Amino acid sequence: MEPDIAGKPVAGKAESQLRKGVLEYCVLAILREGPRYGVELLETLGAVNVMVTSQGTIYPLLSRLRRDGLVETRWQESPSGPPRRYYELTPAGHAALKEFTAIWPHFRDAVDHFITD
Amino acid sequence: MEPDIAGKPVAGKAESQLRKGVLEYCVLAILREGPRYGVELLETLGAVNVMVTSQGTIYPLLSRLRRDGLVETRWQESPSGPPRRYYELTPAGHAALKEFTAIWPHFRDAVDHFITD
DNA sequence: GTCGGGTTCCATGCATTGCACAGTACCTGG
DNA sequence: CCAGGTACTGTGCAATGCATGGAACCCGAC
Repeated sequence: MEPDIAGKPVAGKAESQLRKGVLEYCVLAILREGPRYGVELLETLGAVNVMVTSQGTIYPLLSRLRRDGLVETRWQESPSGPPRRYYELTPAGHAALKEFTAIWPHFRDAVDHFITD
Repeated sequence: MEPDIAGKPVAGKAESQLRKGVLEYCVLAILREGPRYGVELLETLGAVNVMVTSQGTIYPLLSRLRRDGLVETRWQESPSGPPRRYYELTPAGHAALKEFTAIWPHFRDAVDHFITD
């Protein structure tokens, strides 16, 4: 019903495509600092404008991470509302994040090189 | 048959996903400097390691750009081999590239912010 | 002449992924 | 008891990188 965490139109085609393959690692990076649950991740991501996304994106993504063994979860009661599923990095998750942080600078510089010529 | 422009395995999953939504604009950026044909674009992209790709990627991509009116093409004879289709930016192509170069820095900084915390 | 190889182009099909949409379940306040 | 907010889940679609296969053209070797 209500569109999104902030009612924002989530921007255009380019931004949407840019998020592909990066959102996953941003989530892993956030989890590096400790366990988080779904809506909490949405808020942390949404604090940076270009990363605003929706539940329809984050929950399937988290399911994939769990299926691939990059995170594991545990349920915990909430002080107000339904229980929360907390996500936590596995060793495989740490490894995947490390691999990404290694190639990201190369990728970033490559794009800069092409568009700022 | 022969694997690719450099015989490289084209790298892992993360790199492949990173290219999504960026390759298109890198091509537009290259075309900003003048008309190019398919194989020439492959070579220019391949000069930067993380952007190595294949004909199976570049030609469908160029077809989409043409379908969407971001580039237009003209045939020109080759000194050796079949004729070449040269791709050139349209005003719409210039506009799309401009839009991308405007949001890219925000996106880049956002990713840096998350992974280098 | 013709045969093989290099160059250049094109189209089809698949896996991944962001996203819209719809649904379920729990809690609190009136 | 019910309305609204919180939190989680699943299905289906569109966009995109990529593998695969194929067609057309030119040139040099024989």
